[in-house]
Amino acid sequence: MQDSLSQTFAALADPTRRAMLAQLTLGDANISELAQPFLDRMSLPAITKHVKVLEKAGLVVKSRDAQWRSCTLNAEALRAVADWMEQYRSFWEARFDRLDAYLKTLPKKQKSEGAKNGRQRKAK
Amino acid sequence: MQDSLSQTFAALADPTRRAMLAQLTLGDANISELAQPFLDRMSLPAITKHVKVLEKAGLVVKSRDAQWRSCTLNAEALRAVADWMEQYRSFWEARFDRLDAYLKTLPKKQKSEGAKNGRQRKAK
DNA sequence: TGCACATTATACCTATCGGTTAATTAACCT
DNA sequence: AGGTTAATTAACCGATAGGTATAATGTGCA
Repeated sequence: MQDSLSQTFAALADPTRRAMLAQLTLGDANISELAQPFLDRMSLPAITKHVKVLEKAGLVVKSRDAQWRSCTLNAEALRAVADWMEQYRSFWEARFDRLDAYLKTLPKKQKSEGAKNGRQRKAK
Repeated sequence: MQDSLSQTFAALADPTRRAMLAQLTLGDANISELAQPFLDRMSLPAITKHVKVLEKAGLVVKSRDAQWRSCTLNAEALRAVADWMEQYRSFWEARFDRLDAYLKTLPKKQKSEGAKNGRQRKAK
């Protein structure tokens, strides 16, 4: 997996782990608490593994308190994802793809034909 | 993998595939063109597989033109990711992460009793 | 001292991932 | 028809992902 962006994406590519992150937005939680919604579906060691994946990706920080491990959301780790996403935002947010990125930086202006699309080829 | 958000995240969790998406922001490309930067590292069938992953995730649309398959970026598919990310933005964007998280949940402060971790940073 | 509880480690299983080589399909071009 | 090119399929491989059951670790407490 190597690079950390890939690691983060991989960590997010699982509904159980995303649900855990969602729960952590409501506050820290220890393993048992994090596990509770899933215990009808999977075992505790499975939970531990999921948490470890989140931890390695930097999305969660664990601290120990006696026999409990308190997990904290570290949303910082999502910034890299957000930054990566940003380069694509203009491609989905407006109809006039790349032009839109430019227009956003200016006061309202009118759009002249969106086909500014640098993208056709077929030049065979 | 089931859910499409997981599928999208999984598709993005590979540097080769992300590089392909990046190239597609510059314009459509067929398989050979997409493959070109990677052919010293991997074979053409490997490329085909990567493209197929992107296609199944909806990130790329393929159209055929004689023996060529023209690939187009479909950034629409990234919107679901962006929407998901949005719910975490406040957790990394503000300088006062923790405080922000706390403020957002202020209305439901009645759970402070039972839950040992209701939300507070644990005066350790 | 010793039990109960929270969590992790170990060992194992199956399925999927990312890659390979070799063969196949499909279209074009004389 | 035959050859070249673009892309895919098929069969295979080793590594990893996600899960299991069970054993081990570490801490608080009666």
